[in-house]
Amino acid sequence: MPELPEVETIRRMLEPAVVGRRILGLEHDDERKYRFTDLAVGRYVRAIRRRGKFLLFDLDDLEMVVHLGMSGSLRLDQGSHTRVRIELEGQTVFFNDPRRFGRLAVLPRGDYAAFPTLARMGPEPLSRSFTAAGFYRSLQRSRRAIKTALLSQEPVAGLGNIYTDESLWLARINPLRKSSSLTLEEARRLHRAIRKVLRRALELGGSTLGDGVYLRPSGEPGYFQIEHRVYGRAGESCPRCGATIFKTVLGGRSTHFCPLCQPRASHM
DNA sequence: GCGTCGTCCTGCGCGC
DNA sequence: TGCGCGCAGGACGACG
Repeated sequence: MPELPEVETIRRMLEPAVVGRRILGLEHDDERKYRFTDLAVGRYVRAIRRRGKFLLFDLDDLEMVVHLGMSGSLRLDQGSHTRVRIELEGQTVFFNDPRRFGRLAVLPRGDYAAFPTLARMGPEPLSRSFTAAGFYRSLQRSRRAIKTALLSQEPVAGLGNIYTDESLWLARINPLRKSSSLTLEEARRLHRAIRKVLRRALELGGSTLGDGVYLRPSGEPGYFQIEHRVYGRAGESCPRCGATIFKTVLGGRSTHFCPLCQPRASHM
């Protein structure tokens, strides 16, 4: 499932191939999921940005917003399960999405009413605007479980199920703890952990799971899954303390943690 | 206003 | 071997 490192890897590949080219046509197979696509035709791609897990194509006064869902990718070769085909001058971009959770819409720039998560999104985790103090204040405002709060994209952008589990493990914080119960020291630890995990994942080109759905634009898999410490490792030993990694369901998401070094009690 | 839960969708793995 | 079921999950909208 593409999270920040996977989406950023795709953005970096697309940028030199697409920026400066004019869109000649845009075909797709579902009006409900891919909206106002005709508006993009004839416009130039001025830049490709990323906010959290969203890709934003600048088309002068318009913006093409793409969310890859859990199985989507943008590629320069066709691959399988193509849902949208973007024809540019001298280049074609394929939006492949086996499970059809992805979305694409062409909108006036900055008008994110159709994407409330994007409108409310917190700071980019690898930018200077993501500070430990601001993160702590944001966590204080919510009584949800810390994992649920992180998945909302409000305290910080770009985390999905894999990197929340990995970051919480690294920071030794139980995913079921109430967001507002974290101390300033714990928020600092989590802030550091999120940045460390995402930087490393980005270096390795993201995570490619057994389903092989996500591949780097080069066709290679990412390699961060080799360094997953808890995600997908229920029943195995915690690499830090040796206790058995536990799996539960939180907010409908599989959630992996070490019950010994990520205890419910906050005194750690 | 906040939090929770159901829905969308399809490929894959497992059990019989 | 082949079938059918259950699981995976990000974001949105409905509901309490």
